[in-house]
Amino acid sequence: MKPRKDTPYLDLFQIIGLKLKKRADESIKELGLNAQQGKIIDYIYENQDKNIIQKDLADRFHVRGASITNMLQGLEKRGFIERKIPANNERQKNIYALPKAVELIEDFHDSFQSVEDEIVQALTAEEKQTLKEILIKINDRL
Amino acid sequence: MKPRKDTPYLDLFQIIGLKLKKRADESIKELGLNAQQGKIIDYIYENQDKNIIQKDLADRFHVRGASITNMLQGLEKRGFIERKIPANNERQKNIYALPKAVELIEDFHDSFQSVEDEIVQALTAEEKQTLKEILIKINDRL
DNA sequence: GTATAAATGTTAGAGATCTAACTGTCAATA
DNA sequence: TATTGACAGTTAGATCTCTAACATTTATAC
Repeated sequence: MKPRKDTPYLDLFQIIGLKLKKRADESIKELGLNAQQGKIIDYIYENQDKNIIQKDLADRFHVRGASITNMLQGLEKRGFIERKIPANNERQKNIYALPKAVELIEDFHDSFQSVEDEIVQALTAEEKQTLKEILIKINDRL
Repeated sequence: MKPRKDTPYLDLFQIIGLKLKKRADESIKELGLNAQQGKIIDYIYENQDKNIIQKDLADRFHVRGASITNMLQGLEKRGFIERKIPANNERQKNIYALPKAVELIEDFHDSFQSVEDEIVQALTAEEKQTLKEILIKINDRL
């Protein structure tokens, strides 16, 4: 058998990422949103006093500006958020969570927390700590 | 400041997964394919003596059967693979890599290997080993 | 042996993300 | 201050994945 080139880390990250996305989507589905929408609404709610603009969301969630435009237009049409052009810069739009979204924040947290627990449930305290350090190191250098 | 519920593992896995997907897509783009297509062609090439069917691909890559249908139709139209209905079961289709795909296998390996190296480059041998064990444990239980 | 259920794959339509081209606004500079 | 370039966001069109409904073939049960 010839020495096969192998990419276990790439494969594991991709598969785990897919599984987590499906779990998170599933656990939030009953609220009529997907996991990405929930994460974004949560982030908007937590940061709306900081005059966040769409570009901040694109950076935080590692998606393109066009995707944020599309996503926020949907959330705005459905009454979860509003966008206001600030007085000092007409290029930008500040994002705010509306009551319909704020109502759901606690449910989002519960859903995401349950997925988070699934990830680490089989790990010892030491393994959890080590994993977090390594993931942060990888993320920082990627 | 109230105690915020936090999901560092979920967030890190999602962000790292996204970054890796983009790196892999980028490193394979010049071949006219995306990372997922490269991974699938590689898997087909390595396993075509085992009579793999579309369902096997759906299971291995954690996507729906409909997505595999769509993906393989594209690869077949472009001459990378062929699908043959086996004599013993007319429901199924066996998948084979064509020369146009086989030519690219080594390039795929190089591309994926370079992303793989990026993931672990900042880790010690011990950290790499620990990480792999933990990822496998998480993946098995997810 | 026939009826029913399971397995495999396809199609149609929806949703999310991307790239590339574009508009409008602000900043830098010559 | 007029021009040029950078910045923020939008649009159009492409690609990928999904769900749901469907067709066909094979397996199971009565």
